Amino acid sequence: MASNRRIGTETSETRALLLRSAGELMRDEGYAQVTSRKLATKAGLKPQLVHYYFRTMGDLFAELFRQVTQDHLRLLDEAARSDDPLARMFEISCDPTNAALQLEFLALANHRKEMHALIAAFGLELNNRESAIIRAAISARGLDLAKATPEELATIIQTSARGLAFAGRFNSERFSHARDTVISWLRMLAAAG
Amino acid sequence: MASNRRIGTETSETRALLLRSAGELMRDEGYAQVTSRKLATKAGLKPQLVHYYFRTMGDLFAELFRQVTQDHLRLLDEAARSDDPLARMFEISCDPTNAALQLEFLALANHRKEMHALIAAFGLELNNRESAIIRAAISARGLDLAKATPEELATIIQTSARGLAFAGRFNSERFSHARDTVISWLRMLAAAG
Amino acid sequence: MASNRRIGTETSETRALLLRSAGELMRDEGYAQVTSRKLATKAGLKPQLVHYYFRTMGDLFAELFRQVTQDHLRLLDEAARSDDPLARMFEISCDPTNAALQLEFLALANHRKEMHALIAAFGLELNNRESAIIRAAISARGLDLAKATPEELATIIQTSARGLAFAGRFNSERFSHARDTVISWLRMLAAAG
Amino acid sequence: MASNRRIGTETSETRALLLRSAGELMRDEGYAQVTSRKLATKAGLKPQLVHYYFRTMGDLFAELFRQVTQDHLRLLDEAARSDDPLARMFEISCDPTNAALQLEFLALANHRKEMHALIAAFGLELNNRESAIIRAAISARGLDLAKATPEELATIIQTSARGLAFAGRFNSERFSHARDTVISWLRMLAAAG
DNA sequence: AATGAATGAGATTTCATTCAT
DNA sequence: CATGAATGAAATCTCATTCAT
Repeated sequence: MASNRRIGTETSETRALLLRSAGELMRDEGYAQVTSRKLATKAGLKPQLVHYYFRTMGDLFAELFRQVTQDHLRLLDEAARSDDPLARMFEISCDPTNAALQLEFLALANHRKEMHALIAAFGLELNNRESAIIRAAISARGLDLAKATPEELATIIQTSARGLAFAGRFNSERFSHARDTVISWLRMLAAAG
Repeated sequence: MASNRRIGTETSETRALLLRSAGELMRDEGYAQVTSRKLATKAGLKPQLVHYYFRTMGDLFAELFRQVTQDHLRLLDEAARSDDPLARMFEISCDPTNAALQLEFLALANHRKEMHALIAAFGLELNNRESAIIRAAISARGLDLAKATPEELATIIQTSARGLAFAGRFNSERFSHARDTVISWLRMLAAAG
Repeated sequence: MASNRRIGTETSETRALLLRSAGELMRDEGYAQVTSRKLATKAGLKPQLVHYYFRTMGDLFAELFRQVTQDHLRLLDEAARSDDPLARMFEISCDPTNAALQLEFLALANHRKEMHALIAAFGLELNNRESAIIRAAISARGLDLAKATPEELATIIQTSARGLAFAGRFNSERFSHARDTVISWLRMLAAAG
Repeated sequence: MASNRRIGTETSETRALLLRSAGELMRDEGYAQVTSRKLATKAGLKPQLVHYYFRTMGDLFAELFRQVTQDHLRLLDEAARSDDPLARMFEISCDPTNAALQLEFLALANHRKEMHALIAAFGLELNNRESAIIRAAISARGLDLAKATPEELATIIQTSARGLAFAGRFNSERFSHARDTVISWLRMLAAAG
């Protein structure tokens, strides 16, 4: 009996298993495949257990997001204390496991408006911590681009642009500053030619 | 003659309307909202008409992708002939309308494996054309990053990293080169501090 | 303009093609696969042409049945004039092509009550002609057939043959042995006459 | 545990009701009428319950086939222990209820290729058991059956019986005479032993 | 003689969720 | 804790048929 509201303990083994399986499913098959049925099958449980532990699928996604982002921030803190904070920081974001999951969350947010605030908040927090690392690590100065081929530059510019554009949907101000900066770099590059 | 594949003419007004509406729906609500029902409602048509013109939703997505990417490539050609090709090129990719749609297609590809090949092919074609523009516009040389704040750098690095990571799922070779390049820049930045 | 009712000439090439394709489709894939779409695809025509020539799918099935049964009766007449009428008659019914189609029509009749009368009429006509062949070929003996009328024998031979033919689609070896055995019996019967 | 295959218990009342109704519907209206909708209506249930218990229509048909064939084999075992095994065996196959259903399954197999193996396996098993009954009941004589093995006789009797049973749905009088004739032959065969 | 367009109907299947036990 | 049963909603797709041209 007890409360009908919050069922399932936070510390349950099964609950952890469900979250883990949901993450894998989302990464590998896309967020649209994370249904109570598919998730239960993957975890070897009954579909209703998903609702037992999370009540709605929205709750599940929110909890998974919280967990994943906290892991990311913890890794970032470790990077800040490492020998090579900048590169380590970039590597963390480059982890395809991580990136794929974050991208799925971006797409999911289009589908579930409740996720919007969560993602925006995490984006800000992430940017704040990364800025701190950059500020600590460098005093901005010249950069030798000689080693980059045009193909690599193209890739970098393209992915960065797409990322900036998409990120702009969540934090438009910071996005447009970054965007202007990159554009001014490119103008300089061309002018210096 | 008479394939049972594509029913409904390529030139139909209704067909064009469906594609236009599908694009908007995908951009605004996410790919998961592009269902025959929702699409028909938006276009003021009956759901079966979607299947009349595209038979399956997969066909619809494929056709929409083809259209969107061809528009993108056409804009890129115009940029190549403009006064400021590099910046123009970046701006095109920064167009949130465009970027959001492309990101939805990336997420969609996780859900519909048939889209994988289409996206990979477009990614290569895009990179080839952008490289040509870069090659023509600059002979790579130094770049003054002085004007970028740490916050902006963070944003740029983060979005770029995520974008690279995700793009790596489609073209892993080119991705890893670009990734290594950015990492070496960051190492230099830090070392030069 | 003319009449809206009977469209499409009886002698049309296209009409014949549709009937031929419908027969093959029904034999190979089952009556439930004979839809205007699948039929049109198979024939390399547009689905609406089916309705142009037959108005309803029921009309198409009825016409196909008429054609198939008339072919069967014609073959039976040839058998009656052959050297070995009894065995020849059994062989005709054993033809798996034929049997499969007739079985599909039996199953179809369950689905389309309009076919009932057609099938019953053909069954009687078939039995009458086969009885005539039996009556002409043997004066019952051996096997103590005294108690069986030619009509009954016809029924027994016919149903057995059709059953053997159809069963042969699943276990072809055992079927062909049984078929040969029945044929040898019928030869003996006729020879003993 | 927790397969996502079979949801709903094997022993459920509702499940049994669905199978019973599906059998009746198939017998009376043809396999093509066994849709989740029609079946649910007949059983006074919601269409989704069909999928709750059988997931796909294919699973439903497979299960129904299993049940029907096991009933048939059980009856055959009883026949083997009866006073007049041969005639009893033929009568079982002549049961129009049974025959109609088996014929529907034959037709269904054309539509659902997954059923092929099931039907072929049952055909063999049936033939083996019938051969055993024949072998036990007669040492071939009269009618010069020397050349026919019990397996062949089993095939002939079975297919003939099924054919007679099915034909009886269209011309019941002639069918019952032919049926009685075959039964009297089989009694003679056994008596002559 | 043929076809592009359209649509009402319905089949199959999947989902999230609830509820009683 | 967990699960069997059930259901409203909706997604995808197919069909037969009509109609205007």
